[in-house]
Amino acid sequence: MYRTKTCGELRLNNLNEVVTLAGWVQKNRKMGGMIFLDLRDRYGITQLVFNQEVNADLCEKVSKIGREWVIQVTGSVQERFNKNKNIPTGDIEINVSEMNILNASEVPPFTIEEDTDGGDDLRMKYRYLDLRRNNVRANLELRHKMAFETRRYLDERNFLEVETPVLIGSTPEGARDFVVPSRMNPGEFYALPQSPQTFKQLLMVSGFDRYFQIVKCFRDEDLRADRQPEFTQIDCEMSFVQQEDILNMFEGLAKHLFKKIKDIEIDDLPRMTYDHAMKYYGSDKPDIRFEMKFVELKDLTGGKDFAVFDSAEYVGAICAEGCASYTRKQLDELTDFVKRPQIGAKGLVYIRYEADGTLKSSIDKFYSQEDLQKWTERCNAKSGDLILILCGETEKTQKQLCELRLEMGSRLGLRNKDNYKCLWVVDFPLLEYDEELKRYFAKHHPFTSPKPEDISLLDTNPGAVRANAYDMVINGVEVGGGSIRIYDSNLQKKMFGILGFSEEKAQAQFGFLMNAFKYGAPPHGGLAFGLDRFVSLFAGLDSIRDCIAFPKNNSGRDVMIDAPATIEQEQLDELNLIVNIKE
RNA sequence: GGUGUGGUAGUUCAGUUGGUUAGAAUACCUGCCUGUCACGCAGGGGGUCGCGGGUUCGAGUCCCGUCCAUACCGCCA
Repeated sequence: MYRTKTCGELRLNNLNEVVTLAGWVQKNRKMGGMIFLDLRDRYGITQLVFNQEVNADLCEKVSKIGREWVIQVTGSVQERFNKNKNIPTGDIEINVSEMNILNASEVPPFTIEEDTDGGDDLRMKYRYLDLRRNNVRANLELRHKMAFETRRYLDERNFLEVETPVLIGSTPEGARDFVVPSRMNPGEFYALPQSPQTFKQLLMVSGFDRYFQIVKCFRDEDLRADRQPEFTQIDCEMSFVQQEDILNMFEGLAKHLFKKIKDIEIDDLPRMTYDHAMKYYGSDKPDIRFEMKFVELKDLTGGKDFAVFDSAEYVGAICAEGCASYTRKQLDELTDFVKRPQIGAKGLVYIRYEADGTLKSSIDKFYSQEDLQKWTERCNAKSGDLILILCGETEKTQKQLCELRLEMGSRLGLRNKDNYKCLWVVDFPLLEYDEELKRYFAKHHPFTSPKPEDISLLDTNPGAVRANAYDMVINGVEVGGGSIRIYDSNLQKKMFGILGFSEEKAQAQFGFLMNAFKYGAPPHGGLAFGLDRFVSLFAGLDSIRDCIAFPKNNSGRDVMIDAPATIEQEQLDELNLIVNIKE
């Protein structure tokens, strides 16, 4: 047996026990005739003590040991002279009588500490060392617990975890597919699933009733802090349900996770329509930890010769409480913020509601105090507040105002990571019109069902049709989403038609699904949570990379194993592939 | 594909108006130290200033190109 105890469990009540520990050397403190050595494993750190007077040979051996060597020690548990209140094992130490060096270690390229001196780059290259650090390991432990509690919750409710294939066929809709050449079928390719969507629907046709799977999904798109090319979904589907049943079931899962993992009781999730979210927050994933809702001012701004507002389709404001004291410099910063190309506003208009009740704005030339008074009333502003106004084309401006709102929320400290506010956004539009390609695309996916009362609009005004689709949003992060599916093969056929699929193409791509629907498909629906996002939200992380054991970098590379990489000509030949890199 | 930021010691960073031998902290090595726990003290080694080109008497510093990293936009049903 390599060890009888871990490095995290010994306490005063173990006094005088003879124990064997194994682990990594965190630090070696030589005090002349004494050596203190911190031994680390997954569970904690235990101090080892060696005394020259007791065993000089051992001390000689220990003095040569460096950071991250793997050793095994046997000794007795003793109470410390000087206790360390910072660690759980700080009351005791091991008086070592025997030591084995199990493996030496080179000096690691960065320190294995919570506040490491290593940058992201280096830590990713040596991820196996990075994972030794407490905080990174804690993130993976959290991930495990969340996956485990998810399985427990769903299992208790009769959900079956069923594995679906990873080598499937490519589909043109949605994100770009990762493809895998088939050796046995020259010139043909598998695709990796962007989600197990069609398979889980087929499982419903098969009568599985309640399915889930914690499953890797793949999308070949550019990465972000919250987007990896391979990511994990908690994928779920249920039969004989309506939207409310699904919302309640998975609201329950969210509550279960908050309670079990963070011991937080969260309120019932409010439901907000997509239209409402866009109108008041400019986003389909509003951060409702703070109000600062949009106020439309267009009808109050006209006829005063201010061409910028007069020519704008939309004039919208937010009211930042207590910010009337913002300096010129701060206002300039905000103006620069909204004018950044990523946001793209032309400018920013402000009104300060001064302490004496007067209104000071950047457009005093055009508007009287009475005019501005009407605006501030509509904004529910009080003295000391600052009103920020953007204008332009409606959708664009709402998006810009959304960014400004989030920025102000951050500046005002209203986006505390430990404050969780969840909601459902419902009634998404079914379709989105692509101006360039002059056709409709499914906003969610092509299997999403329209709201029954909107079905008649499919022929007359497809863009106005609302879907039985919903997203769960926590603190402005879309953690999950789903829909009630189409289960009628004729309606599905019609949907493909609207999406511009020819009969043949629909048959070729999704014939199996439409055929299946002919054999008694139950009404069904489901959703999928992004596990990575959920975990990073719980851990308060800015990037999902920190809760993934071996993530890809910004260019989709694994810098540790150096993938992707070229392959041997032999391999290419076997796969009937010719590489043709364009200039 | 685009925009911003960054690339200097093992590591994290500083480096002024272009000017002497490129610094600090930490890590590492050596010695001292019997109660440390961010141990302490003394000493030491360690640099292709991402790469290529240009301007200049002189470039870490200025210019052009390029590569890499990163955040965001496009993209992500």
